[in-house]
Amino acid sequence: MNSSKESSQNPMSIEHHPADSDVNVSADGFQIAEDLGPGMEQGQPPTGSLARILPEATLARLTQYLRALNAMQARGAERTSSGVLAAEAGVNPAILRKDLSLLGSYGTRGVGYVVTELTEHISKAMGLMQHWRVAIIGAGNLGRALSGYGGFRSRGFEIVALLDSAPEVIGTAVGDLEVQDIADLDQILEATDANIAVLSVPGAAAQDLCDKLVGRGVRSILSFAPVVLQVPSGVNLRKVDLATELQILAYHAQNLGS
Amino acid sequence: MNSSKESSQNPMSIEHHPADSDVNVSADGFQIAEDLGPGMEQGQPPTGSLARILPEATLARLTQYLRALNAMQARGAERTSSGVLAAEAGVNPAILRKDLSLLGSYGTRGVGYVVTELTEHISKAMGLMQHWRVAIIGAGNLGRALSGYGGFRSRGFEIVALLDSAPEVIGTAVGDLEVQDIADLDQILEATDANIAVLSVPGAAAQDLCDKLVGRGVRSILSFAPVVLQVPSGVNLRKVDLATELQILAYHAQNLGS
DNA sequence: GTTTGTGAAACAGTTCACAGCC
DNA sequence: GGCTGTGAACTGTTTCACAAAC
Repeated sequence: MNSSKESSQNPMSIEHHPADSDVNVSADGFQIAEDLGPGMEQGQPPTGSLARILPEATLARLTQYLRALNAMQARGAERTSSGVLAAEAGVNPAILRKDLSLLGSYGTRGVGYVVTELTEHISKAMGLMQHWRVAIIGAGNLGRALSGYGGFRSRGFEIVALLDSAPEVIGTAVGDLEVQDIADLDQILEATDANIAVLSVPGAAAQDLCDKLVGRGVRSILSFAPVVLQVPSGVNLRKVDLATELQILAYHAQNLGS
Repeated sequence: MNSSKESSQNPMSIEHHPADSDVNVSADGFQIAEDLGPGMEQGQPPTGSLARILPEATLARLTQYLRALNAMQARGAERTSSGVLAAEAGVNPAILRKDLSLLGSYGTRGVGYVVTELTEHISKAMGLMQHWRVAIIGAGNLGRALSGYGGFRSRGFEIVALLDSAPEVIGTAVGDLEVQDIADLDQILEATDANIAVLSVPGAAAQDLCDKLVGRGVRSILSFAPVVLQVPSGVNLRKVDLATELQILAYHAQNLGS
């Protein structure tokens, strides 16, 4: 049991890539450009700075813990335990403790965790204490929806620009942003100092724009384009593909559901 | 590599209430309702029917292979090899061969794979040869965008209904669909015989709607609501949460990027 | 008594490397 | 010679179970 109460966020929508040609298949999956570089050794010296390397699986769960903690805070809970938090996040208590122990020892044996403290430690570990400036490339349905997505703003992610190449879209207002010309990418990135880019453009245009972004110094990109993008070492790329999700669901439906 | 993930809310912000904007929220990450049920044994008898159990990670990659194969077919390639296909899909050739070998032996040593054949085998294994009827619950920005997403239609997924509860939205046209009243869920599900539901509603309404859907026999649900949903055994649930993706990106940006 | 933090065990997924076949 | 299919090694992840701390 548990409930979920939580606040809601804003709407957003998905876009559709007219794409050029294809039929499209899609896929998703996710992947981090894990290239530390061809020649770099991958063992991180223990000395690192403060940043500890967190397993990918742990990162995904940490975001869930944050959400659950938020819900708890919203309903006034001050403390929680691995059992309660795990149930709310839908995971096993042991893995939750192991995940948290990777961040440090912030719990009290026999008692549990203080909600606010834990929230802060996780946020800090995940880099959410800083302000991220996001540029959305592509003002199609998805781009527009994302730009109005409250969940981003309320979380340290500020949408600083919304770009497109279509003349009929440039200059139009979307929420409190005005769609700007992608031809001015350079100046816009410089003026806004965006450090994350969201690519919501047709697959055919994605690689080219991705290259431009990387060339302008953007090192973190979240792509919705249904294509595999090549990025050089040191650039973080994540992909989200809706069609993939439906396909995987179809597989399970075929096998276990009916 | 996946388990479940999902997103959280903002660490530092307090929550506000859902405004009126209807539907949706988002976030991504994904998860399979791995609940085979508290009391069910999870080991699938090897006898299964035709369906072989494919690892979750393999499923995610298969969708990528399908996409790459599609692109190849579009440009006229008749044959391919694990090396080429893997490069195009962005994976290691060995894992690609291992993935494909789980479906059967459809390649020819010294030669490679026939594009059309491989496409068909993968599609069949993933359940994409049948026609899926999808009902979208929540006609907010996300719901509307999804209903127009060409990638679904072109792949065996037909959107058969778009529902909402807001009076001002019911009856309006979205593409070639008309938004219907969620109060008529029963009749609509029966009339359309939808076998997959997409939940693009606010988090607060998600669990309730999810229960209703399950009660009406829907066994496969793709949720965009930023909450952990509880579903009974035998129901497939996948979650997509955008905020999660940005948060994970922020972590990597903080550590390796800049 | 309760709950954390964590080694050790179990499990899962990926890469290597090569035998077998074309 | 080239490429698939796959056992074996490896790497990563989850679960178990319990000692330490309150």
